[in-house]
Amino acid sequence: MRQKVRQIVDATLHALKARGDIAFDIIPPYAVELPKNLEHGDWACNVAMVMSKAVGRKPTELADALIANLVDPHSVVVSVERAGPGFLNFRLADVVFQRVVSEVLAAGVQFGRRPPRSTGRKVMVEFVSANPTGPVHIGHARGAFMGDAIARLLDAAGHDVTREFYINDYGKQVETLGRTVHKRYRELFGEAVTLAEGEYPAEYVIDIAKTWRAEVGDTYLRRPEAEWLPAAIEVGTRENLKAIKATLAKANISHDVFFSEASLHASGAVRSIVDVYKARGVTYEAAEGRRKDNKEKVRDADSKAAQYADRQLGGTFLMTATWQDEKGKTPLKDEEDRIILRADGTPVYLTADLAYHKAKFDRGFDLCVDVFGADHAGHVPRIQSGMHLLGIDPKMLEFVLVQLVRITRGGEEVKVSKRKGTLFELADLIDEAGADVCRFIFLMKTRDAQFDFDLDAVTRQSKDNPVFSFQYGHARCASILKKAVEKGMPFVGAAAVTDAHLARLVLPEEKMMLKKISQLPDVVASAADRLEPHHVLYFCQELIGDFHAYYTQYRTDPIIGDDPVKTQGRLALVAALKQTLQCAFRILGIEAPEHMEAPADEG
RNA sequence: GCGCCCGUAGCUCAGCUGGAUAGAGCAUCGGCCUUCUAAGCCGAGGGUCGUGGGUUCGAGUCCCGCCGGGCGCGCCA
Repeated sequence: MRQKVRQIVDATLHALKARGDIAFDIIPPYAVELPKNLEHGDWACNVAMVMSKAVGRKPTELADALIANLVDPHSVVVSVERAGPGFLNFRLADVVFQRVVSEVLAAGVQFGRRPPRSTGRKVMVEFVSANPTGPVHIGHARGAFMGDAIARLLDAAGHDVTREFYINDYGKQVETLGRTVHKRYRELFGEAVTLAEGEYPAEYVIDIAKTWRAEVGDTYLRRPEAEWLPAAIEVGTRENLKAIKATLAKANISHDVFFSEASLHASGAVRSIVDVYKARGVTYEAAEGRRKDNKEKVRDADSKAAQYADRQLGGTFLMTATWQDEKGKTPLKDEEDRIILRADGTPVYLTADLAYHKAKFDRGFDLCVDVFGADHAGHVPRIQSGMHLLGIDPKMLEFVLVQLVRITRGGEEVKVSKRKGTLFELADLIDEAGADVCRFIFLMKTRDAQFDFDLDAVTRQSKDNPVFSFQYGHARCASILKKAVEKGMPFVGAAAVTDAHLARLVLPEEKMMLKKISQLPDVVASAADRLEPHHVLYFCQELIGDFHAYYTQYRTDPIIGDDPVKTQGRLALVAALKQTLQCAFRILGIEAPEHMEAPADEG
């Protein structure tokens, strides 16, 4: 529907240009939007204001010229008025609204989506990427749901999407896991053990040790560390990954690829990227990294940097901050060059991550989206710089940083600490609140907003739980269609709906819903573009609110009424709405229930 | 100290990349079930969009300064 208005505006502009009334090269982007105020018509357009400077005419004059010369061969427009500072307020013919029903029903589950893989763009979304040293906990939840929804959204927008999980199965942390597993393993054979600082005290490690014992018996009790450690790491990461995958499945989250960091070391990719950088002349050997602004490091004495200063022995640095382009400018955003090889020649985490991102682009992705928690924000400019230094267009790499979430229960913050073993697992949260509720709460917010996740409100299963009335909108559609069958007036179906049926959709509430329904493709496209799933959620919320109001207001003139033609028209609207919600829910990853039972009244 | 993010109704948050009278949910108060599920609807109250400047036809939205909160600033991953 919006497109029809656009076509008319574009055609009119070109007609005015052809007549020599105005001159322009290209039509700048302008908005065709739903006005909040019904008096402002069905659709409002700001093109006259946007273009007024370019064509050297006052907005109001340009608006008048457009109105006077409107190109509308199919009589889509009933009226158009100039209002305010130069808005064009369009009213469209009822039939344009009614046609939305047919369009939705014809599109079916594809409504709102572009054809699969139709954009020709290969996109990767990397998300969760929780360390395989423990289960997925509540701190991962937001990024997990966000990443999954972004992947669904990009898929709906017609891109070829790969969902990936990067496994940090290399380095000190998994080594610590291996040592903890081995200690717990020895403990199972009666040995008294004490965990060292930094080792993982939580129970799941004991479970892993039990699994290990069941598999290998006492094999690794008296072997040298060089033998038991790799085996302990293997079983530890494997079992943790198994648990991680089980939790994600519970959350309706899936990945296509689990990519191992260790494999990058094994294949030599980590070594080779250092050579690539050296060949490009963007590295140097030094005792410490150069800083962009030449200022001294000013940090708190108890900062980690100061704390670990004695371990910083120099090595090979990558010019993530101080690299200069041909013009002598330093366009990279990092504030300090980063080490990629320690003094002893071993690579650091960043080196592997750079190799990983290079590998992504080598695999042919046009866009890589990384979903990180805000606590990894410092990592972003290094990877960006590193890719820039490989000659990769920075636009091909996007970071979605989700802010941290404060979990509260009984008004108090729930502290989570892997070190202390006080984990709050995502699996437990889902058991307690339900996958859809969790997902909904996390997706309701923009990624930049910090927020408090109130466990009491969510687990109470009461009406302050937003997802229920939301899903009830879909269930109500389903229920009405079912009721129509029971009453002997079943919906004739998408193929049999006639213009005569749809012509009975003339109520302002019906037209409003149809207007909004017609917007789903736009909402999806724009949300995908911005990597912001919450727009789809708020779209649903508005539509559902309209529907509940419509339903209640016309209880005395019900959808299933005495007039069979009108009934069919309204059932078609309900079917189209149900289809719209189903499509939108799928993009969000929320279930669209056919039926919901009202809870028993309390008190 | 430096960098990034946030500050909008009592609470939790939207606000479609600068548009018309700033919205939703929850909470509070008052109404609506012999009808297609009341997990719903209608109505009311509730705002100096943290603050002070600037940019322009027009600012919650863009720029600068301040105030308040969060996160980060490791040769851990």
